[in-house]
Amino acid sequence: MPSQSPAPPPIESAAVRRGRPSRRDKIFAAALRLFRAQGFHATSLNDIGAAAGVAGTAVYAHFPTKQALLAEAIGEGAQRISDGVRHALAESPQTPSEALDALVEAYVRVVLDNADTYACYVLELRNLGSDQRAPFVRSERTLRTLWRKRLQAVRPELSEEQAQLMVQMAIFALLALCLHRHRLDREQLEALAHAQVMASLQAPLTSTNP
Amino acid sequence: MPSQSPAPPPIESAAVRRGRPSRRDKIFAAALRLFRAQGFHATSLNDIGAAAGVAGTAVYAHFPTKQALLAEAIGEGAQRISDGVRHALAESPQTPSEALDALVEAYVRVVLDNADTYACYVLELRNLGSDQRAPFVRSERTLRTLWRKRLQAVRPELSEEQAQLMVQMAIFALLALCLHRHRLDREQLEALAHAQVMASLQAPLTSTNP
DNA sequence: CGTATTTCTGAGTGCCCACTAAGTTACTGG
DNA sequence: CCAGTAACTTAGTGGGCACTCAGAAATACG
Repeated sequence: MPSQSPAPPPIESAAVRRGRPSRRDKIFAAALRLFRAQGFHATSLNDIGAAAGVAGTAVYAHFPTKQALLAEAIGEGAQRISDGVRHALAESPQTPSEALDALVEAYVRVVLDNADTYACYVLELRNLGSDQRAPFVRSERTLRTLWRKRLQAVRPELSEEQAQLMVQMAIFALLALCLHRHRLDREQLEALAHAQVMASLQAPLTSTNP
Repeated sequence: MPSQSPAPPPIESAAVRRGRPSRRDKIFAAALRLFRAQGFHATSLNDIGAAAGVAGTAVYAHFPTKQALLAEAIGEGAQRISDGVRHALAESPQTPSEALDALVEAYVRVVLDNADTYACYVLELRNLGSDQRAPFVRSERTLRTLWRKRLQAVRPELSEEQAQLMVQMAIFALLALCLHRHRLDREQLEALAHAQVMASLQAPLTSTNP
């Protein structure tokens, strides 16, 4: 095990020659698709290479390790979600309810635009070493806290634990869109997901609440 | 009790001696917990043995292969869900809305009672060979169809695809309860999950519907 | 107490994997 | 057209894995 933690970006820049859509992208896309479909450990480098039209070892011309592939995939997912949400935050809405709605709308759009990436981000994070995992875990917690704050602004009666759990359930509901095949067009999908998440977050807690 | 269709029970009966809570149960429980926490491929037989207090190879005195361990875990999950749902179906309710409510209530209770088992049932199914996977996939589809029928009985305006997707989202929302830690007591948990799932299934589809 | 059976152990065995090394092809710039 | 370099290939290498085997404990039973 090489364990190069404090090393500079190892290859990276050399592969991005003249802005051509290099084979690196093809390998990355193939890996992402396979990680989502089979899981990280069930996907070998030969699988990835074959799906990208090269030998398995050709991957090492672009990525130092298999984990680095996953790390980059997850990093891209985290980045896109962060960007999408930040964009939704920029246009400050009037009411708390509108703020929550804008957040959900942005989130749904990002998730649907990056289904494979998002599925890896949620399900395969545990396959990174704890050192590589840490920043993503932190950003994920930040994001969940943001959801929770906006939810509690709309519904002050919710305890922190209740709100937290409702957010997690909503986020996992969106995961279903990334894993299974469906025959709805994008417009319907977006509307349905948005409506269902909003409804779930507005669910009345009729029974025992302290 | 497991559902190996053409093969005779391989070991099984020898281990269940005099009704003692054998070490087999300890191994099975350890495996289930580790599969849920780390995933199937990231869990070695030595991990399982160590967690059960024996050497890794001792597992083979009770289970023929590692996959058989997973298959039994998934089979048990499928069985419990099936039982719970069938029980909810037995007491035929009056209105479609009550029928859906009873289904959700039963499902939530089973999921919370078998968190590890359910998480494996949903997430690790793909790690079985396609021959072993088939019956579970079929029973899962049957179950989802049941959900969908009851949902469509309450909301006839939904297309089959829409209802199917809403059910999948609801099922995945419940998965969140199995994977993350939470500090709510069982009563609150059950109420919150039930309320949120019901609300999500009743979400109005305001925008574009054909 | 002795024997048969079951359970467990520790030392293998072979396979598959991530990863390396060395040589070959493809491409670039001068 | 010819370096020089990046990309790719084939052939390894070491390690970890599921799984086997022979025998040692442990247990059941007469």
